[in-house]
Amino acid sequence: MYQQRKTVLAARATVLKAMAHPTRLYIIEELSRQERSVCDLTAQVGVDVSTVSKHLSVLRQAGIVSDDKRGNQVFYKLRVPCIMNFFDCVESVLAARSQEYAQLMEAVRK
Amino acid sequence: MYQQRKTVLAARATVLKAMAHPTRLYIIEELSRQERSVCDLTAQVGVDVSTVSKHLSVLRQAGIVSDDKRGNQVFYKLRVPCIMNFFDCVESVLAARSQEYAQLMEAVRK
DNA sequence: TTCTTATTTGGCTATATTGCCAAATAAGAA
DNA sequence: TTCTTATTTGGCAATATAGCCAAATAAGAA
Repeated sequence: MYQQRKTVLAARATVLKAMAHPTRLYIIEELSRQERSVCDLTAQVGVDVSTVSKHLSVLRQAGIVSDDKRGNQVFYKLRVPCIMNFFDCVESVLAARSQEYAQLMEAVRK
Repeated sequence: MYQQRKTVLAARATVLKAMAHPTRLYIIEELSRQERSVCDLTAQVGVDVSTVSKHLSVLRQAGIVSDDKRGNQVFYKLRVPCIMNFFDCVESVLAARSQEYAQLMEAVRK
């Protein structure tokens, strides 16, 4: 594997890794509907505000969200809406997985 | 955030997390072209065969690849080709990110 | 100014991940 | 059978991640 190829793959992995957390997926979905302040998101998610802030920092550094300070609040919005298109495919992975699981369970019963 | 919602998001995160590694992205791309044995992939990737085997295990458990044992070799193939569609979007995230970086650098120079 | 609210950052612990080596397992070949 | 090849598994050390609390910072309000 050549060095240049490695760099590209590492960059892609960073974006995927930034998405790969339940709370961050929740935030992404929420921001796909409308921009939100850290405070709003914290109330919805139900973890410490410092944790939400750090999750937002991960998403911002990955280039997935952008922030906009207005008054003493910071509003975040989804920068790349195409991300939402991916979930259909992810669901098909999950469907294939659970189908396999169901078949396995049926085989075990016999 | 309700419990059921959490479960769905955690399942999605598992799939994304399984993708979120340079070597595994390489494997996914390679398998999108043709099925490959562990041995083939190891030669291409250039890490220990046990490491490749563990990466494949992560992808299999996530439902992204499936395996097929023939003789003393195990062939892996991509189970969900729609995954490849996502990379265009990931590239757009990276493009936005590096554009921002370029603009920042320009601003610093002034 | 002081007080309040919103957000970020530092520090800590617990947990998860990565990648190697060595060993175990499996399938053929000799 | 023994030898070779292919793959997986267990164990370990190094590193990364997640979440909390406390403290720092920033913007308004009183």
